[in-house]
Amino acid sequence: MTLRIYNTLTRRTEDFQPLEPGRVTMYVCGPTVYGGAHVGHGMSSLVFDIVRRYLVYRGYEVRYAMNYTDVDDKIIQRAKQEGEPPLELAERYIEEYDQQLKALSVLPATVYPRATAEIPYIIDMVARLLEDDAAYVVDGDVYYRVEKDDDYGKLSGRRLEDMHAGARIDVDERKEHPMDFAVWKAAKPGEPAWDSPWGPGRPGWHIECSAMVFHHLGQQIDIHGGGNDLIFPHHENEIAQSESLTGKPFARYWMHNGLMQFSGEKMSRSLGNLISIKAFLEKHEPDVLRMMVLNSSYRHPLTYGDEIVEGAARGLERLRSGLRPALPGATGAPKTETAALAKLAEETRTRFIEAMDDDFNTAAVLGLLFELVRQINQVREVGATNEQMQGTQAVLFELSGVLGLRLKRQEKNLDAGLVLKIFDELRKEIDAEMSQEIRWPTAGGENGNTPQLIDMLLDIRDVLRAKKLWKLTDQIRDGLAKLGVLVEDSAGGSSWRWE
RNA sequence: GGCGACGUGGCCAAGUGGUAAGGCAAGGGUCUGCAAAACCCUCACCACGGGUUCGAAUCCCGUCGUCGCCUCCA
Repeated sequence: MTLRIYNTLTRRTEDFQPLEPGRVTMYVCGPTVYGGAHVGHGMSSLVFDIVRRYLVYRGYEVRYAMNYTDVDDKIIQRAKQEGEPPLELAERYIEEYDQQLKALSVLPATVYPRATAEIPYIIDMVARLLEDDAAYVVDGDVYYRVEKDDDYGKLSGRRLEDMHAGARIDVDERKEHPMDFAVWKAAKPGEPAWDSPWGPGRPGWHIECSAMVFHHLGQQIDIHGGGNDLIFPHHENEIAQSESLTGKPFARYWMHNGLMQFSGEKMSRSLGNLISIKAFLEKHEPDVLRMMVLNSSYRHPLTYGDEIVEGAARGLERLRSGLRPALPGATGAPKTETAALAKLAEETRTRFIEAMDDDFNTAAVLGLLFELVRQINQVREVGATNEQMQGTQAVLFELSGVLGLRLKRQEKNLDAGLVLKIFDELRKEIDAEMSQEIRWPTAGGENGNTPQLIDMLLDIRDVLRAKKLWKLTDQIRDGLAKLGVLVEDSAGGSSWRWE
């Protein structure tokens, strides 16, 4: 079986074959850091995180670079407004994005190059483009000459003539062709600038990516990714300038994710219709966004909305239900049931790989995992023990992990004092006689251990339940619910989990 | 105007020639003091109109609609 990837360059799904067997080089365009990131950026990072994780799962050694564009017009403009040095502003947002990626459990890239750290390489490339006559200098700017490139437009499927006709922007008369793009921009007074043979300036947007790829990954890479809004002109231009220099195909597989839609159009900072990652994470746990991404296909647009977020959150909860322990008092499920379960687990692993190999069909994969969850829960219902379920649960956990889902609920740091308050309230309501039957927390004993205190509270609750003292029973459950602890009763006893 | 993607049940969505996975929501049931969870059951003539085929959500043509790119953008 081979992994198959849809390649924007050929518009076909192709067998994946890296340049070097067993090793993959992968470059993804990261954000321009002139402001906070929104969930669309998160989506893109998640898509390629999933790709990367799966490649690793399939045994590849992956060298992964994600860049930060830390100098450009928007950063300069924003910095001026805020009265902050542009590079400091960029640095601030890079740190913020790093944090957010970590929160979203995006694995760290092998390298995080940034434009400003690549200036010597960029200058060298511009110089070589000029030598080759592939670029020309005008007033300190350097432009790439698109007409010199006979296959310009091959990625986006455009012809220069067509674009000429539809050019919407004012044409810069100094350029030989309207589509010529800057590889070096002369600095205006007060702008960040680096010395170059053409005068002080900074890199054009596209050249930095080529330089970073060459420098960190090599002249040819296996996978180049980004949002599909980057196909033209950004990636087209990267190809043009890179291949002019090397004469070799720049990237073998071009992968583009669909864009996040919000309020009927794409979410973007320039349109201002965005949900920031920060705002999202204040309301939802990180894996909810990952679930949204997994439930759709990465190449298609993903619409952001309350109902969809809610659905993703519930789905995540459902996956977790498969990992729950045996019911209290479980005595074992019939062999036929557990044998069928073990068989399904193995089939699921096989089908998981088939689906992921098919251009990362994560939505189909989720379907497989939900099916597995249902079967696990089924055997649990008929009394399976932890031993009987653990093999299958391990498969569920493993495959979810390949998708980057953690499933294990995060332990909360709940102040033990808040739990002790519930004990205090109970004491007031329970008479001396009954109090004898109850084990109360002792000072210096369990006091600091919140989970242990909750367990004790449930023990007390069991005593109360046996006596059918529902008011007190519910008081405990409600009290814990307010602290984010969910109590669930079943025939064999009660259990609790973090909400 | 040019290039491209898409239109599957209330919502998300898989499926690209053999009579529709899965999740959420909804309704019914089991369990249960109540609640929650879990389990079981129910819920689609695949935008529309033609065509090809023994057979189409899946291929072809047309219509309508939505979105992206052509300007900075994940």
